[in-house]
Amino acid sequence: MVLAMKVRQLTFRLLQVYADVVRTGSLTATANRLHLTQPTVSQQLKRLREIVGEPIVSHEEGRLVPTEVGQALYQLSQDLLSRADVFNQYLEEYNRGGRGHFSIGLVNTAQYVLPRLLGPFGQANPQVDVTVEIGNRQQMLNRFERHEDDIYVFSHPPIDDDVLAAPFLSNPLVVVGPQHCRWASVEGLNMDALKEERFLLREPGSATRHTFDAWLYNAGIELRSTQQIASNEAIRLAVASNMGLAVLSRHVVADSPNGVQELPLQGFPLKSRWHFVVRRQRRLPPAAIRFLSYVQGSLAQAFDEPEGEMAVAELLQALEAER
Amino acid sequence: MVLAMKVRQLTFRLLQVYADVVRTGSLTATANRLHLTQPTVSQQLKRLREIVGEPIVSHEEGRLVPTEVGQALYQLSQDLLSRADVFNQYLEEYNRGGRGHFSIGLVNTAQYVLPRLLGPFGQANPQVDVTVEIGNRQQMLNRFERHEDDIYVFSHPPIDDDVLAAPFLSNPLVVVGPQHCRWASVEGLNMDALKEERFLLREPGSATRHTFDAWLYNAGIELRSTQQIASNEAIRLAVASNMGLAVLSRHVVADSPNGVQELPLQGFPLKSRWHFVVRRQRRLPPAAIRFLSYVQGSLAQAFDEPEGEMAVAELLQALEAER
DNA sequence: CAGCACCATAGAAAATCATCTATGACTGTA
DNA sequence: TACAGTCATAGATGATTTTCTATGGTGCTG
Repeated sequence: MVLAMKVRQLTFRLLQVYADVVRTGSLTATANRLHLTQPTVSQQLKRLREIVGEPIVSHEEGRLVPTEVGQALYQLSQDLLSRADVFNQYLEEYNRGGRGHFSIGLVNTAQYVLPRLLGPFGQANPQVDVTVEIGNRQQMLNRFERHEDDIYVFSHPPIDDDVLAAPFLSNPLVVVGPQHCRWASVEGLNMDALKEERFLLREPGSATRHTFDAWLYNAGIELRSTQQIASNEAIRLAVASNMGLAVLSRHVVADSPNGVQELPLQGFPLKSRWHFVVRRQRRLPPAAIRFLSYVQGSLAQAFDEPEGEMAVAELLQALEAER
Repeated sequence: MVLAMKVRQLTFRLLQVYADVVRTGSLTATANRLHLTQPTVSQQLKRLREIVGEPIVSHEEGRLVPTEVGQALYQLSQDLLSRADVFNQYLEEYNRGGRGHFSIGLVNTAQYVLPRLLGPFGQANPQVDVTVEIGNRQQMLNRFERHEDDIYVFSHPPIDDDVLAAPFLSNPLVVVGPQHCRWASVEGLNMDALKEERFLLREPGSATRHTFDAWLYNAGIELRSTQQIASNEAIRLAVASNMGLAVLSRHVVADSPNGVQELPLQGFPLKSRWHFVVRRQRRLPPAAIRFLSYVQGSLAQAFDEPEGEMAVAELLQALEAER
């Protein structure tokens, strides 16, 4: 005995037809139901019998009844078809974006804001699994170069034809000092006055540092004393402990300004905006699309940034067009 | 969105190939393993992707890695293939006769003997499900006409070109009387002496009755007093209760002769034999074949009937040839 | 940068499939 | 027995599949 059944030739179509024949007990009925002719069904059945290598139905009093093997085959058919169907449902849900996975790469500072979008999105889409990568600007650029994530958030998107960027949220950089800082109440405070202060700065790879550096350069100012700390949070604590002043995203201090306050420095806040950044060429997982759509529909309400909605809508359109 | 996946076109072959690709992570490797060329595999994969409607693999550092959808598809493949495999194993077992069902129709008297074959067979083949039908000769003939069972046991098989019959066991008919019957010790006892006795007879449809009637007819004897009882067991009890004599298969009284004894009537026992009867044209379930094979191998030992083995062997050969 | 290992695509031929129409065979009922 | 309903078979046809060879692109690796 070789192989009992020629599995390789087995088609789901055949199983579908067979299952219906068993259910109706009639070739003609199945033919009608499936919009085929009776001989077609007859032939399909014959072929299935050949594949199985055994008779699968027999005529009993004008009805087609599955043989013993036929019964087992019917069960198999039901089983396989329903499993295929489950997969199908998964696929549909996946395509709808309600299920699946995507990854988003955040520049450090953005982690103070994105949870406010990712959180509700995750609530609404519990089957979606989001990987959040966090790093400073340089690290994110590296990941971006290697196409490691689906979406990135930068305040200064890399420039490339392949890049689509949607500025969705303003990211004002402010100068902060300790709670009872003497500068807090100075009118018309300017940088010259602060030149002697020690500034706690993020590392050079970070966007905040980069923006501040650029501003200093333009203003022709050189700081006397600086200290480098690679974490917004650590910087905030250090400021609160009177170790110096710092330039931080207002979002970093907005939620819980314990121990620090924004200083009314002229020219500040420095304006910058976060962008959603994706590659044109990359086909985003439907879940990522769904996230962006979600964001697009909630920015105005959540952050009062209607222009952000516009930008994200444009990005989505561009992605759509890219397909 | 129409249908997520074109299920109808899905083939097990495609799933087999795909599963192997995922396992090896290489088209070339799969091509070799499945004795195909690399472009073939490549194309199959492409087709599968079209059926699913989503990319299913992606290149990662020189390896083919399933995408998220691909992973789900791989699981599906494994699942479906292994289920098909289980069915395959069932099929093989079914073909081997170690699993499945058959029905056997027994003439009443044979029920005293067949358990001695069916019992051990059932022990050895617990997955085989046997339906035993029992009736008198006429009832069994009706079933036989309607092709209702796979195997029959008759002492006088119906004659037909379509019929294959193997005499497998002698069925001696003996005259029995009550335990302390006065005829028991009579030398050279003959029928004339018993003419005045009442005879308890099976109903006309039965084979035992038929055989005895024929013998009486040949011997030119007419019985004075008879009573008809449609059950061997009831007849035996009646005989034990001194209600008369009877002709029964020796097998009926052999096991537990409580209350009755065989009478040494000249010309007795009448010789007859049970036959396995099958129709040439009917394809027996493998389990039925296996039963006959089993019988063929155990008659000599169980009943000391080596000729029966021969006859059954011939029947099996004839069936084989019929295919 | 030449070579190698791998994958994708094109092109082609043979096999198989999915269907249809037409027709024959069987079965049970009027 | 004739009719109606149901299934099987034959023959035909276009679509799809399977599979090959040849060839081109890409990305490591020495």
